[in-house]
Amino acid sequence: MVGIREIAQRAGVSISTVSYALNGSSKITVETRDRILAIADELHYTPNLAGRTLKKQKTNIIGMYVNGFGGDFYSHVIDGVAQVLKTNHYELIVGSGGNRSRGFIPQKFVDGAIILDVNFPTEVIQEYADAGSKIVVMDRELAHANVKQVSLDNVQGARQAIDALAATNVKHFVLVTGPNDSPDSNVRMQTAISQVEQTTGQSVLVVPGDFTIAGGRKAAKAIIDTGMKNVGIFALNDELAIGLYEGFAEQQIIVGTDYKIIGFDNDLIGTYLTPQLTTVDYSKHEWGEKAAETLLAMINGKKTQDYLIHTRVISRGSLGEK
Amino acid sequence: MVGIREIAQRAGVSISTVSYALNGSSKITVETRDRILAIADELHYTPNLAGRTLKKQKTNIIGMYVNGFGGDFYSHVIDGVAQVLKTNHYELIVGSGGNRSRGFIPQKFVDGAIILDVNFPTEVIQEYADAGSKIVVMDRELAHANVKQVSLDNVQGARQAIDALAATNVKHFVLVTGPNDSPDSNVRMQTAISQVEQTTGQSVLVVPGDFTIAGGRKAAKAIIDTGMKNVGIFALNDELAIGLYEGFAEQQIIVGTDYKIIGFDNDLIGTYLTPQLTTVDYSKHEWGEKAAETLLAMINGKKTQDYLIHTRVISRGSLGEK
DNA sequence: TTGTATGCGTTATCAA
DNA sequence: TTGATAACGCATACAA
Repeated sequence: MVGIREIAQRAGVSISTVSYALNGSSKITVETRDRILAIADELHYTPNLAGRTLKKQKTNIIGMYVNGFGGDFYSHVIDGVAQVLKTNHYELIVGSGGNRSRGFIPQKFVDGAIILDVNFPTEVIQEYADAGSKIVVMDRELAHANVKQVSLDNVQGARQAIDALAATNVKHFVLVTGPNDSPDSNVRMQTAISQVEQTTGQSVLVVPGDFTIAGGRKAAKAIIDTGMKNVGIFALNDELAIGLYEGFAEQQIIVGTDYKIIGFDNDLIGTYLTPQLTTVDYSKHEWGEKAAETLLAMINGKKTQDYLIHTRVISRGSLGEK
Repeated sequence: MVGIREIAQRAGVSISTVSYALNGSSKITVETRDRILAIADELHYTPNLAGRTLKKQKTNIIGMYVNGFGGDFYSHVIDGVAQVLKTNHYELIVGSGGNRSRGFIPQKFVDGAIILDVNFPTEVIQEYADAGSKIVVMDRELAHANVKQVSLDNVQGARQAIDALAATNVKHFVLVTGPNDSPDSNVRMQTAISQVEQTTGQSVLVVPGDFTIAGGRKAAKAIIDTGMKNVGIFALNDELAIGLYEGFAEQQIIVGTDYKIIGFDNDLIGTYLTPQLTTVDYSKHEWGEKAAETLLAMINGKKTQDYLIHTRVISRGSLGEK
C-alpha cells in the first residue's frame, strides 16, 4: 500500500507537504505541488478511506436500505437517489434484505441513511437516530428530530383509484390488500373504504392479500366464489392485480367487463397484460430524488420538512375503458 | 461518539482491557469482561469502522458492481452473492451505474470486488488488480493473477438455442444481436452462426440490435420487410424478444407459426407474453453464489479456478410448441 | 490478569 | 513556504 509517507520520502519533503499538495492547498509552491502530484500519479497513489474517515469524521457516503432488488420498482427509486447524490459529490451504497450492513449507520460509516424497507425495524431506526444519525424514511411515519419522512401520498392515490372505479358504475367494490403490518396497505385500505362510503354510499368487500402474485391468484378465486357480477376491484398493488388476472384467466374470465381492476404502483408488467392494467402511478424517480435532497439538507443543517409524493391514475384498459 | 476510551473511564480500567473484553479475549476475568460489556451496552457502544479498519487492514466488506438494478435479473444474482457472503460473515455493498463508489476498491475499503457491469472498463479493473485487489469478473475474460472469471456458458446456450430452432424445421435463421462491444452478444452470435452452418448447412441473417425492447421492435420491422416466411429467430436476449413480439403484434402477426422465436435469459416478462417466450435459462442465483465463493477463496489464499454456469432451454410456446 | 505504548493513514495545528 | 507533531478509534505486542 502506497501512502503519503512513501510519496514524501521520494519527493524529499514531509508528509504534511504531500497532504497539502494532494488537497490542492495554496500554501505551497506550484512547483513542489506539481512535482508531488507527478510522483503520486506515478506510484498510483489512492488515498486510504479509513485513514481519511478517521480524521475527518465524515465519509461523504450515504447508505440506502431496501427490501430487495426484485422487479422494476427499486431500480427507479435508487436511480433518483443516486442522481441527486452524484451532483452533490456523495457516494451511494445500497444494502438489501436485512444484511448487517445497516451497522454502517451507527458506526458512522455513512453520513446518513435512506430507508425503504418495511423489514427494517422502527425501534432500530429510532435507536440510531437517538445516537445522532440522520435518517430519511420512505415507508413509515416516525417523529424524531433526526428523522424525516418522504412518503407516497397513499391517501390521494387510494381516492383516485376509487373514483376511477366508481366512474365505471360498478355495483360492488372489492379491495385486495397487502399484509396486515404494511402501513401502505392499511392507509390505502382505510382511505378506500371511507371514500367508497362517502361517494357511493355502498359497502366494500375486503379480501386479504399479501402484495404478491400468488396472493392475487387466491383472491381471484375468492371473488369468483361470491358470485358477484359487475364488480370493481382495487388491488392495493400491481402484483396482486397480476395475480388476479391469472386467477381469472384460469376460469376463462377476461378482465374489464364483469370484473374491473385497478392496481397501484404502475409496475412494468402491467403493460404486458391483456387488457393492460389501469393503475395508480407516481414518479419513483422523484421519490428517490426528494429523499436524497431531504437527507442532504438535514446533514448540512438546513431546514427541511416532510414531503409527499403525489399520484395519478393511468388508464389502460382494465376498467373496460376505450 | 462513545468509544472504548469512555468505556474504560467508566469501568475504571484501561482501554486495552476494554478492547479485550469487546473482542472476547480470554486474557481477562469473566467478571471484568461482563462488567465492561454491561457498560458498553448501556452506553450503546458501537465500534467505529474506520478505526478498526485502519488497524486491521481488512474490512470484511465485499463490493459488487452492476450496471443498474432494472428488471428481474440482477436481483437474483445479487441474492446469490449475498447469501454466500452472509454465511461467511462478510458484508455486501452494491454500487451501480458507474458511480464513483468503485473507488472503494483501490482504497481498500472493500476486501474484494465482483463485477457484472460492461461499463466498468477493463483497463481500470486491470489497474486495481495490479495494485493488489482481488476481483471476480462475471462479464468478460481477463487473465490476471488477481482476477478470476465466473461466466455464463454462452457457447452452450447459443448451441442449445439453435438446436431448438432447428428442430422445428424452420427454413431461415435470423439472429438479433446485442451491442457490438458486448462480449455476451459476440460469443452467442459467433457460436450460433457456426452451429447453424454445421448442423443445417444453411446461412444466417444477422439483424443488429442492442439488447433493448426498442431494438427488438426495429428488428421485427426489418425481418418482416425481407418477406421471408417460416423463419426461426434467435434473439440474443429476452428484451430483444419482447420487442420482436411488439413489432410483430403491430402487424397482427402472432409469434409461433411463420416466425418462431427463442430468447436468452429467462426474463420474467417472457412468461406474460402470448405465446409465452421459449428461452435459454440458467441459474442467476447460482451465478452469484459461485462468484462470491470464488472471491472468498481468492481472499483466503485458497486455490480457485474460473467457472462456467451452464444453460438449458425452457420450452414455452414461441417455437410453436403446442 | 491488566496496563502502557505504538501504529494503522490521514488531516490539521502550530512552529520554524 | 515547509516541517514536526498530535489526533482520530482501535488492536495488540510487550511490560508489569
